[in-house]
Amino acid sequence: MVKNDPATDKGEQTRKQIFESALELFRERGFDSTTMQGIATHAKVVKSAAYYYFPSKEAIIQAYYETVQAEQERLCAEMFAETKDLKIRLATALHSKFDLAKNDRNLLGVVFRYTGEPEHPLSCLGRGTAEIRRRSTQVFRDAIGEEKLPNDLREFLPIALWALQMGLLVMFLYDSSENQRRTRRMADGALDLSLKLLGLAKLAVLKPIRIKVLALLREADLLSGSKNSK
Amino acid sequence: MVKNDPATDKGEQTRKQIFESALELFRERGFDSTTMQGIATHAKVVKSAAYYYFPSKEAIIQAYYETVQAEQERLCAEMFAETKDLKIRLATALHSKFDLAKNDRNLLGVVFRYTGEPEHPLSCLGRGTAEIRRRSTQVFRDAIGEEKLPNDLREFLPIALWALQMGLLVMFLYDSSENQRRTRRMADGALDLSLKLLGLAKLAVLKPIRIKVLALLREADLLSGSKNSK
DNA sequence: CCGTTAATTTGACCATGTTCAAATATGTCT
DNA sequence: AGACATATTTGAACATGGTCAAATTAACGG
Repeated sequence: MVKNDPATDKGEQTRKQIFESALELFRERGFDSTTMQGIATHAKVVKSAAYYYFPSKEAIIQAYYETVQAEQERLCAEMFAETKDLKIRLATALHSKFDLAKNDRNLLGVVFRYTGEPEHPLSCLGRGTAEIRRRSTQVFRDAIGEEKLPNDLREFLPIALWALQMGLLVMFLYDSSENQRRTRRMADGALDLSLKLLGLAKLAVLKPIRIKVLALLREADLLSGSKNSK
Repeated sequence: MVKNDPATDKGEQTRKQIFESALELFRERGFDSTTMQGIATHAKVVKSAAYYYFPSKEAIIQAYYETVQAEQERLCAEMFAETKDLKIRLATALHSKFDLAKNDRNLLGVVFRYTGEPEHPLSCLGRGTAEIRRRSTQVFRDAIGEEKLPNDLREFLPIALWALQMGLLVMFLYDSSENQRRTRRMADGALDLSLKLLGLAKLAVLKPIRIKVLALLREADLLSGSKNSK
């Protein structure tokens, strides 16, 4: 059995020691060059204790990603209370994750390791990560809030924004410009463009396209409410 | 030293044995449950011989992906000689890779393992895979051929189509519908839409957006010709 | 055919992620 | 307190990806 959530105080303590030792070493030497033995030693436990709390080395990164997610939720909730301006809210949602992770770009890459392996419990698109994905889209749903929107777009937008964020996150990892300026600008530009398009969405020429896009995504099971979803 | 291209006949033979044994076992038991020892034994060589020809287990998958790429180039060249119809040519380019890999979806996922790790030699977006990426976009460039197009779009399209294909490839891996019908339809739909948009691209209202998109991508270094590329 | 060089093959070895059954500590109920 | 259950800790082992220096084999110029 594995303890994501230890039952006792001492257990929680141990888990925290291991988690923090791991992060410290990952940051210092990188993910691959850090050994479980090293982590355990640094946390003053024995190697197999680490496996009592984390099913694998990658799972520690996953746990880290969840702390980032939680922080983002906190930050965004705070900011969303301050302004009703959609653009600002969306920009906050997009940028906050980058802000939180900007010093851990090497760690974050591991989150994508099993992207191409649907059955892997840590696949960032798989079953095992559905919950954190839900939380991630929820942030965008919250950002959109009560904004006046047709129903189909209200459903579509958070998922599209989540996808945008995932894409930008990859770009972020590869971005060698100082402070990831390029990714930041791309985020702003993409947002700007999306909002412009949203404004144009009711345009006559574009209406059939919008219908088509949504139908396509629905059939592809990328939006809920499809006949295929199960 | 590692031999991607053995110097002697016998070497080539050995490499082939190892490669084919590996594929056979991967297909039979999956990537992770297949051991290098098993591959070597099946190929009637010793384990370290496998490492003489392939730097890592994942590198065998990379080699497999290259054979798929080569096949796609052959197939497409053939089809491109048959018709000048842009839509058919692009559909061929998109679908051919799926056709070639449809029985190896579990293998193909490994190609994405280092997506989030820019420095890894097998990162599908990194330096080490630049050449195969170039070949992959070249197929789309060839598909577009002599089609009348503004210069900026001519530069942009192949890259966008390559990105579309990568995205669809991931979807393909997750697609549980029989024969990956959903991904196929998505490909057709996306293509249809892209061509419609291409037709609309000259529309007055959309012109500034098109300019903006291209400028954004150029700044992000996703298109060549940027001041940032080096 | 001989010697030299380069290509290939070999087996022994290592590092490390992961497993597991047993031991110990901790909490809980009576 | 004592007994029982549950949570945690432990150390010993394993499986496997990967390395390496040495041995063997092929290629080639003279």
